[in-house]
Amino acid sequence: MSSYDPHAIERRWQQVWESERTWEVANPGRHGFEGSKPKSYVLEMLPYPSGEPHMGHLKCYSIGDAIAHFRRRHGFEVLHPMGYDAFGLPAENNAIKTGEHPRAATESSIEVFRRQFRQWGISIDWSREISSHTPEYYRWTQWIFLRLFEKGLAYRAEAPVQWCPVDATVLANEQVIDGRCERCGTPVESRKLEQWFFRITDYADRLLEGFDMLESWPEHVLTMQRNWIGRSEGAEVVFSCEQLGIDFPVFTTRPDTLFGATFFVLAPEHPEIERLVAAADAEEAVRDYVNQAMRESTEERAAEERPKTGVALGRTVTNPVNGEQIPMFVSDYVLMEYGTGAIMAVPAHDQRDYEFAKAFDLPIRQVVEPPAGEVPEDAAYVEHTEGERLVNSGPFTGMPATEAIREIIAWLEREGKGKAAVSYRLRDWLVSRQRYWGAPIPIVYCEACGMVPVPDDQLPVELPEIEEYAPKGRSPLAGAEDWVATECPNCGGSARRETDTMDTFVDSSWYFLRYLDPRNEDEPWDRAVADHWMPVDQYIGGVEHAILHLMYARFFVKALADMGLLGVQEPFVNLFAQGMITRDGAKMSKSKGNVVSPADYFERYGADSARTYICFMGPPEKGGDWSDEGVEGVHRFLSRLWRLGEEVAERTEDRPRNEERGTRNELSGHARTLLAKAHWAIDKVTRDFRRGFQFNTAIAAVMELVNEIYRLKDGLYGDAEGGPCVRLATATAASLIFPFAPHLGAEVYDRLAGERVWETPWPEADPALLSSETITLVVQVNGKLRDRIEAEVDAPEEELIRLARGSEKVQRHLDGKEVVKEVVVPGKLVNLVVR
RNA sequence: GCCGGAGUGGAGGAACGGCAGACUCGAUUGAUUCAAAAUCAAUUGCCCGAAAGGGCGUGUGGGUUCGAAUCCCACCUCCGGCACCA
Repeated sequence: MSSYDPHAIERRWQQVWESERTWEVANPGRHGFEGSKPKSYVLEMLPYPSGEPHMGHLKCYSIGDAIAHFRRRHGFEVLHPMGYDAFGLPAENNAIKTGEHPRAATESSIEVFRRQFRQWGISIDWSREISSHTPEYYRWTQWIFLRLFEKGLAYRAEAPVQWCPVDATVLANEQVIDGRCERCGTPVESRKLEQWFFRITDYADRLLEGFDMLESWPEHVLTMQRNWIGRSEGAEVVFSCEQLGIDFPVFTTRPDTLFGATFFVLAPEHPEIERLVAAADAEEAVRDYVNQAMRESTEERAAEERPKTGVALGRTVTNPVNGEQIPMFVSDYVLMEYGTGAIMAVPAHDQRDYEFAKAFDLPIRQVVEPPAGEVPEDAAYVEHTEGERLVNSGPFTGMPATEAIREIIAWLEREGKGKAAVSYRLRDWLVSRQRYWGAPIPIVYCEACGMVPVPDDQLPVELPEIEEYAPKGRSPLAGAEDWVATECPNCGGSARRETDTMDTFVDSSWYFLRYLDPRNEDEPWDRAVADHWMPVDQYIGGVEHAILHLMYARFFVKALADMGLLGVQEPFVNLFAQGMITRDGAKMSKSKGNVVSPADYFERYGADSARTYICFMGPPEKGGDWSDEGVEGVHRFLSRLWRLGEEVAERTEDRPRNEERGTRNELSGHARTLLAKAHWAIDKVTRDFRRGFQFNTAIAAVMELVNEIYRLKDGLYGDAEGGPCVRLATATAASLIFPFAPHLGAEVYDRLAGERVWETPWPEADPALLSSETITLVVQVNGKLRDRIEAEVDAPEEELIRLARGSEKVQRHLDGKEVVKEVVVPGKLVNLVVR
């Protein structure tokens, strides 16, 4: 007997799909798509092409493909495209090391990805393939940049930025992990530079409100985004330094503690420090302190358990609520990036202020009293609970704290000394990079006209060819003199190009829109086409993008919608975040030497086995440890199904015909048992898909079905009604495994049913076969299982109790005791409570 | 510190108020084979027992319930995110 040959089978079906362009879908109103089917946009996060695909890619695309197949067979027109996020640092660092052009390295990697995706049999509409490094694509990235620029959402500003000394580039806040560069691990430094920003903070509230428009996002992703945005409500209160005539607004979430402010602290970067200490006694000491703070790395400054340091400025400000003069300090525990870079310090009710007050021997004045009157020793009282009342707070003394917050804000507003305010942790998105391998920022600087956007009809601003990729504190593009020197689009005078490129997150913030209309040369997408396909119905990707990519893409979509370019407010209504694949319990990495690549397994077992295994390992949203034995087990199962298909094709004559489907209920014995199992599996797999893609249990159900067929088949082959049942059950197993193992599913289904499984509707479970005439009645005594009894499905309660009491095993436990209660769960269980 | 998530056999996991351990791996045994691989069949939570059967079992302690892995409270451990954010 021949054996399961995945390579031959997979090649064969891949050729069919390739030559018939099975997975391509047309846009409405163009080439004959009538729009009769509802649409479904199934999208996996696009890969960053570096080297070859890894297990995380396999998992992501296996999950997405299963969903795409499931939806197609439910009558949806499924858009399932693929592309490459091709700009970025790894290709450029490789270029610096080897001299190989980043384009060459990237494109050869894309070739590997493309080939493997085909070998995996992922059902992709290849006619829509895109890559972010092509001028055809980044032309529109630049075009969107210009639209944001026009709306004031892209701006240039000098700002303290996080600088990676090794990569010699600026990093976004999001790319700094524990004070270190996300890519190379070097401690990040603070520098002041002119940089480009996107004004994402304008959208902070809408990014929060947008959560309500989503259907299904993992709770932890929403929480992470919410925390990242970090919205705090409170008040802005103005403290004045009358001596010098400077106003210092501060942000506080606790205006109820204003009477407890006993000193005032500025961040070392605060722009007014110079003026405050000029020619004063403290000048030297303050300058030393500020310089040292600036030199220290972000990591050092944020170190835990760091004692509070600072220097008195020798100046005071006035507390607006009580007119007190309170001393000013500079300290590095105040951050310039949050709030106003200045704080009112309330040591009695803020732990940091408390520590500072202790270190500098400053007064600590309690102004809020807990309901029980207990205040912690050696710490600030920071609770914020019901029943708190104000003390030592002038006219507000005795007022409940929650009410005091409102009243004090109202008072401040009346007096013109403050107002209700909201502050965010979120900062504007720093998008410029002093690197080569990215989309050039389409701006020129003209001596006469200043900053001038490149006109749309001159896009794309193509990336020039250069010799030296290594950044030296400025963009490598600055070395391309011929390219930098240009003409001002405005006045025709001499001008110089912006030499920074865009963060790659910009490229990936809109790619899902370009898939919709990838060959459009007049605009990034046709609005009507976008209206048809958007939003993405199901997005799939790793949790590592839970904050950055998803938030940036949401911001883009909202901004584009505001410009009238899109009709949706949220790009991804459903998100599935897959867990990470590990090996021997650890993240796979070259340095650990525990990397296994999908390609190794296709050699040995074929794509179907690897894909099915990765979906079977455990719930897909959780991580999983890759096990060679595990793949083998799944491979055994698929082989078993294939052999079954061969045997059934030979030993049964008929294809399951439609008329047989009407006769199921007259079936009896094993034939009915088998068919019932098939319908149980249909029901189970379908429910598991709907219940958050519980693929592990769905695949287990198909395994159970196959096991049942093996158990019963030999007794049914000779039988006039049994044979077709075996055939039908086996074809059903093939049909149900198809979303995970598409080649094998197609092969076995074709062999048994003579049809293309992807063209047949998803099977429906027959309710008549899901229920049976008898049930297994579980009998408990005092909640403990004592017996199982076969009973009629519709037996009345009294009958069930009679059966339960009649059981010999049950009797033994009732002996000499009194039954005080009988609990009956119809169709399931009887519990006898005895004493 | 704050915010999430999770603790179940030798392993991955299933069940998510009603039969704990589906399915898979691993292990053991048998059939087949000259032999091995592959395949097929059987056993496999722990303890007592020859068996029938019984007892104990879902991180720990308590609670709710006729009944709890599942719900509630407290605690322990692990994983992830954020963290001097005023």
